[in-house]
Amino acid sequence: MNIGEVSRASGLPPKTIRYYEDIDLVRPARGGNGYRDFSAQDVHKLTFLGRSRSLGFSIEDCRTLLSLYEDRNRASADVKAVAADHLQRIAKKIDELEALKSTLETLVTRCHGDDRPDCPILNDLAGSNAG
Amino acid sequence: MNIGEVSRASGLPPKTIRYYEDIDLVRPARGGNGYRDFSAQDVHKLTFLGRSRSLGFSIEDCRTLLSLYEDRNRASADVKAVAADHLQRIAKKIDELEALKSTLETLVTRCHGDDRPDCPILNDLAGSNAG
DNA sequence: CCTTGACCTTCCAGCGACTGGAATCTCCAT
DNA sequence: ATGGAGATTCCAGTCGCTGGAAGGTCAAGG
Repeated sequence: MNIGEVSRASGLPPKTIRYYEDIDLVRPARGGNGYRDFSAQDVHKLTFLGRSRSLGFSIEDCRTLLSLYEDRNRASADVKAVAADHLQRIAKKIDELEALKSTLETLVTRCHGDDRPDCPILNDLAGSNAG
Repeated sequence: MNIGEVSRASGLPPKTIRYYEDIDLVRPARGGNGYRDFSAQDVHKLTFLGRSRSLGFSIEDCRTLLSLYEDRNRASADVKAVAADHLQRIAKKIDELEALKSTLETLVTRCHGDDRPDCPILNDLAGSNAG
């Protein structure tokens, strides 16, 4: 199976697939013409990676998850640990973004948004505490 | 004023300050010894940049905000537009992360997290739609 | 047989916003 | 003179791709 076909099957761009080979996430065979020759299992792995990435897991997390996936003696606790960690990081990120959002909302609301120069947003950025 | 002092005054690492000079956000003078010699205004700019970055504005946004800040004929509407745009992007990001979070929460909750291999998280990643 | 065009290959560079490290220079106090 | 702090420059790396150049391969049509 050529890379284009695999791309359509997995939803990943060819460039990404080559990159994944580069960093040893997949190891497709090679045909006599030098073309990559993907097995059904390779495609399955790539689909797994695509789904993992779409859930925001880092490449290193994906590597771990993939090796757990392929390990028939894995403990589900190990998988859960990776996912729970990731979840916690996401939750933290959300909190940070909510804080930003709230600050920005206040500033945007306070700004007249007209043709005059006076602006509470700039005042805040400039460190003026008058607000 | 040397870079170390400016760093302490602005809260930005020296490396970051040099980087900001590199991309023309600040243009400190130079002393006879080749050292950067920051004016009070430079420090003020850097503090402005630090605050802007801490609110999540991109460097290009910061560049725009800084030039608006320095433009006495600015329209506050222009500032507001930049901030509102940024706010919208943050809100969108939060939505995306909330979606991830919710999916991950479901998966993590469903996983036993014991020493057995059976794992709903891996099942999901592998594309199995079975529960 | 030749051409066209789609597809494949490799390699190098760039994104954003720094950050680390090496090699070197300057300043100040002892 | 020496030591140490702090300054300089430049290069490389982070993360996960993505774009582009230069070239090889394959199948179809004239």
